[in-house]
Amino acid sequence: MARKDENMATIKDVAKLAGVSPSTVSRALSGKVPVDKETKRKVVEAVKALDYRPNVIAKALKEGRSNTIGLVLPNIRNPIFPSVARGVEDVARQKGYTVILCNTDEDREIELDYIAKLKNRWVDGFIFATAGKDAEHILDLKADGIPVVLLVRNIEYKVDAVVIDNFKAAYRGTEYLIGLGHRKIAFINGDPQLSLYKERLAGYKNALQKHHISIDDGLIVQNVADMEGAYVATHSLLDIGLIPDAIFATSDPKAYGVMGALKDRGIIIPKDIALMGFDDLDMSRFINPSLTAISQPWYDMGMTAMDRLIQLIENKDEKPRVNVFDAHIVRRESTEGNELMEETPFS
Amino acid sequence: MARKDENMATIKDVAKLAGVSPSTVSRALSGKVPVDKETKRKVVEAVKALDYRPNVIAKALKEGRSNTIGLVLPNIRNPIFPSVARGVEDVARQKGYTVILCNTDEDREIELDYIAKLKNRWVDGFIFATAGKDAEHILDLKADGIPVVLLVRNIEYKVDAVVIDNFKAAYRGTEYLIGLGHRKIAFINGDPQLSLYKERLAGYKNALQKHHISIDDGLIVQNVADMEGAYVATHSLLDIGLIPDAIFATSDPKAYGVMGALKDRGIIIPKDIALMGFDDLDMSRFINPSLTAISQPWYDMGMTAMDRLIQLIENKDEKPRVNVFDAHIVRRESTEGNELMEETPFS
DNA sequence: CTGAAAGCGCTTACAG
DNA sequence: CTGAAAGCGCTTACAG
Repeated sequence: MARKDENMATIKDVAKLAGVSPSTVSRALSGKVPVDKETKRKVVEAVKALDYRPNVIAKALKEGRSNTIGLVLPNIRNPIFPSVARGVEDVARQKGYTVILCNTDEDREIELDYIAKLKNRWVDGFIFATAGKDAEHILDLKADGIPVVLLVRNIEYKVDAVVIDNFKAAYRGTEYLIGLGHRKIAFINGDPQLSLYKERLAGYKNALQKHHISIDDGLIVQNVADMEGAYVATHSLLDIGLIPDAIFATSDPKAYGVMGALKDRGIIIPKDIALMGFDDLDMSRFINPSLTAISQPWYDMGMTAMDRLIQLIENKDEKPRVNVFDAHIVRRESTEGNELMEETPFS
Repeated sequence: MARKDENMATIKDVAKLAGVSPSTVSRALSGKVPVDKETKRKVVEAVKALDYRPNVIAKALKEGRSNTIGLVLPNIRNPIFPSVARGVEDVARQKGYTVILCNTDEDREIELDYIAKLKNRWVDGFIFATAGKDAEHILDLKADGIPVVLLVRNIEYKVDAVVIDNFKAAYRGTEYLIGLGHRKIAFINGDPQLSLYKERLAGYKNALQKHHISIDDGLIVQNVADMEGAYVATHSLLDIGLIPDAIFATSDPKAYGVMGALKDRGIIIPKDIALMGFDDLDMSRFINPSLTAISQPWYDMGMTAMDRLIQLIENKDEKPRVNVFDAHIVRRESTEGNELMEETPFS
């Protein structure tokens, strides 16, 4: 109760000072109901004098909604998620929503904890960037009538989603490497249970087949989680004597891990092995060599997901819709070499 | 009201099913008051049958606290902040708190918006990683009796804080570069209004003076915000013919931007110019050349800040305390070269 | 246009 | 150990 004693004015205090009833204060402030001009003036004045701010907790309890949404992310340390979060946040703030950001570390228990808590506090809806496998809990939420939008990762059920076509993106990336003359293309994949990695792997394989290149399972490394994992995986690959002429990593951080391992061995990118990432993080253009990568419009995807969630919150009976964004290849030195460096030596 | 109709059981429903009063349900669930064993069993059973979950909004309104804290970050895209946030979150979750993450983009208006909103919803306290200048609004919060802890960035007033000694860290970093034989050391600094950058600059200057190296203001670039800014700043520096023999960037992202610019010009790190960062992000060990940097224990600092905030929430009369963590130098190729590469060429 | 009353879903003195 | 009542700070039919 401590807080209350400390100069937190309530609607009653305002009413008293303005000489009207609490109901009138509420109405004057809501703007949704006609209120006498002079009455309103007095209320506004009292609000100022007392620095009154409506208690949003009480409002939420009464109204059954909180203007707050939950954004559930699998790993806030992967820089794509902060970018996505910014898109979500910017739209949210502009529309009067607050975002509770939940980082699950890919841990199912943590995710369920957050859901239990937020569902109880009447978050008005959820955005999940953690779907892709075992998504029963998400379907349950939706069945309970809680608005849900999936972001980045999709599931094959009927839930709103904002994604890219991962099959097509990986297909094109692989085809691009083939076009550069590469034939032994290693593929550093993520958790194959996540549909997004399933799709990327399928795109990779399909491109090889299309170009009559046989698929070498030894060149496909599954279940690599991050930079660190890719570093280890690349060393393992080279240890057993598998030397690809190109490596396609399914995220930029994984590509950085690959770079670290290749550097350890004095392997030059792209002269000895070409490297391609997936994400196009900000720093990928600055590193040496700069990294070729599939680029996804993270920020826009975040904005779109939030826009969509607001639609669902305000009009629950919308039909599910999957919004597919376009990904494209950003070509840089890690696949094409750096003429610049050869042409303008430092003097 | 929609949500309420949809199978959200209330404490009344549980009471009815268990054949007791709502008060008893509340007490049985709280565990803080003795309740008959058999009564408790019936309540627990009813809770299960109805999948009852207490409405935390109602609880918060009644109790005047929400078990929620606000974590205000200046820029979620700088990877140090996700690391810090993880530390905060992990402690919070373990202690039963929820974290509302607020990203301000260094924008004062956004920050004030968040504070107004969260203060009203009775966030139990705040952690700010945005202090360092114009911190009146933070002092106001504290004056209102709301627990506040500062993180990473400090102000010179009497507020709890978790930081490193920036003067000492920059001093040591500079001294390390001097020890390698460098004399023309450029310093890429952040916003000089932030005390943290003031301190780092002072540390740099102090180290030069100590070693009888004159300070060249042309080598000090102020107000560089990020990777992009450092890229531009480095090009400018070289354009006007100032060629340092080492560059000390006050963040790793800034160091990446410097790397990008040096690469453009064919300048080799560290042969032509040595480079040192500040942060030691995960990827700094994998890039080429790997980056020497000041390392700060981000995660631990986040944990400590949250621990401290909980103390303040639960016992408001604590005296302010500033917790200073230790930073150290991680030496890598960008200052010391890569013997490994020369010794084990790819074959 | 405005006031008095009821109620959102809890918790906790107050009695027993 | 347990129930009935009051109250947290709002909003909104219900009257006027």
